[in-house]
Amino acid sequence: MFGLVDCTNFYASCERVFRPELEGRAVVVLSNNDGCVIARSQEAKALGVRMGEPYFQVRELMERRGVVVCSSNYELYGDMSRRVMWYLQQVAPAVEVYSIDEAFLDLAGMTRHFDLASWAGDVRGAVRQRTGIPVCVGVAPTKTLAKLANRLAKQDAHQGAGSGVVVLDDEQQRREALGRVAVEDVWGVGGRSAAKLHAAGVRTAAELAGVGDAWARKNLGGVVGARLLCELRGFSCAGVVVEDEARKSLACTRSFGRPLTRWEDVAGAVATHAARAGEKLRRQGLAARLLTVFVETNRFAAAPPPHSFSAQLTLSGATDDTVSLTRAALKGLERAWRPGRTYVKAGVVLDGLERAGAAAQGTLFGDAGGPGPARGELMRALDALNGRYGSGTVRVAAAVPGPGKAEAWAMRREVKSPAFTTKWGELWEVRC
DNA sequence: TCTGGGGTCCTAGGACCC
DNA sequence: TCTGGGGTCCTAGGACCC
Repeated sequence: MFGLVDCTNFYASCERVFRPELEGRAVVVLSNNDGCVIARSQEAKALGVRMGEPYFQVRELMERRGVVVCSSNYELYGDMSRRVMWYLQQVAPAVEVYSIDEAFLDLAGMTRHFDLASWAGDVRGAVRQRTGIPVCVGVAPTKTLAKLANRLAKQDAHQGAGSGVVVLDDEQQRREALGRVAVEDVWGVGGRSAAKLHAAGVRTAAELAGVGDAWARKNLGGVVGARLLCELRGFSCAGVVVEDEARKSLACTRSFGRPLTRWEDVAGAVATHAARAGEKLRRQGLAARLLTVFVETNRFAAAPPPHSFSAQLTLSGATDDTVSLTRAALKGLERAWRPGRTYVKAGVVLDGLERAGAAAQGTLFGDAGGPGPARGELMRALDALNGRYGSGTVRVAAAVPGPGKAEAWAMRREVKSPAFTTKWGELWEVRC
């Protein structure tokens, strides 16, 4: 059996933990650059604020209705997520941290020793008590069905019914559950597939489970569709993946605070992303063999259509060195760069990840041009300084704007809450 | 004026290799 | 007249997830 624990309205709930006056009020959290709505409290959902909606389109409505608006504060959400996941790891045999607010639990063998419904209820209560974050739990024989059970648990909770836990452990429960879920709400069915399914007259998860295998293979992405059907029918096709060793790629990408046309500005952003990517690698003990740089023009503009340009480079051996990564990134940018365009976004993506230092396969001519051991020391010093005095305190020169200039690429964040749990200067204050 | 960021998996064509 | 089979690397894009 699999469990799926999902935090309710996670970012909005995080904001509430340290600002209890927000309890009962409509709260939304915005994406970077205060661009889109990416999280909503139940009250905000009830007002009709949609997920992913551009902020500038709903700003007025929200001001009128007294909605509390927060810029995203990933430092806070990341730390709250770690607390939730840590607790789950204490109580479940194996945990897959599926996203910042969700985890799959491997409950194999537990059926014999526990009543899963009451066990899941206890977990739910404990997470709430220890972290302040509300969660729902779905339990079922496959991951896809556990997701579906979780959705039902949430649905019931919103209607003031149920315990926040749904367990599907026999055939009849499975059938009933499938009948209650619309096909577009099944995990793995996106907009495109939903349209095809509707056109074919398939409305519910139950009907989807009954379509022919050949049809699914043809219309739902080949083997992906076939697996989806299996899982809905109760045959597990995917296990719990415990740790991050399986990570295949890592990216740092950002929209600019405003559109950019000058090479120096975009290069500054790319160098900044490369440095952040290096930090992420070192924190996770990884090194990369491939680096991709991309830049994008405004995809919402009427013309011209092509909006993304990229270049991929093979690094000389796997590296986690910021200087090497930055050099490669700027070389990639030279290749991807089309002059005369207006860019709104840039990113650095690292692939071919391996454990740093493991095997350390060099090139034919050795790593004469590559960084030596002293550079490892330099990176450790860099990380230590930035950890202590704030990120960006020490940077490669390419990531620093010219003297007296501001970072042209800096993002907008007008209404950010404090880093309540990770910065001494921003801790909660208690007045007596 | 203003439209996120970080992932996974799959497909496909061209260049090049043996 | 007739033109193999099996790879890698690169670029690009589609579809899905949170």
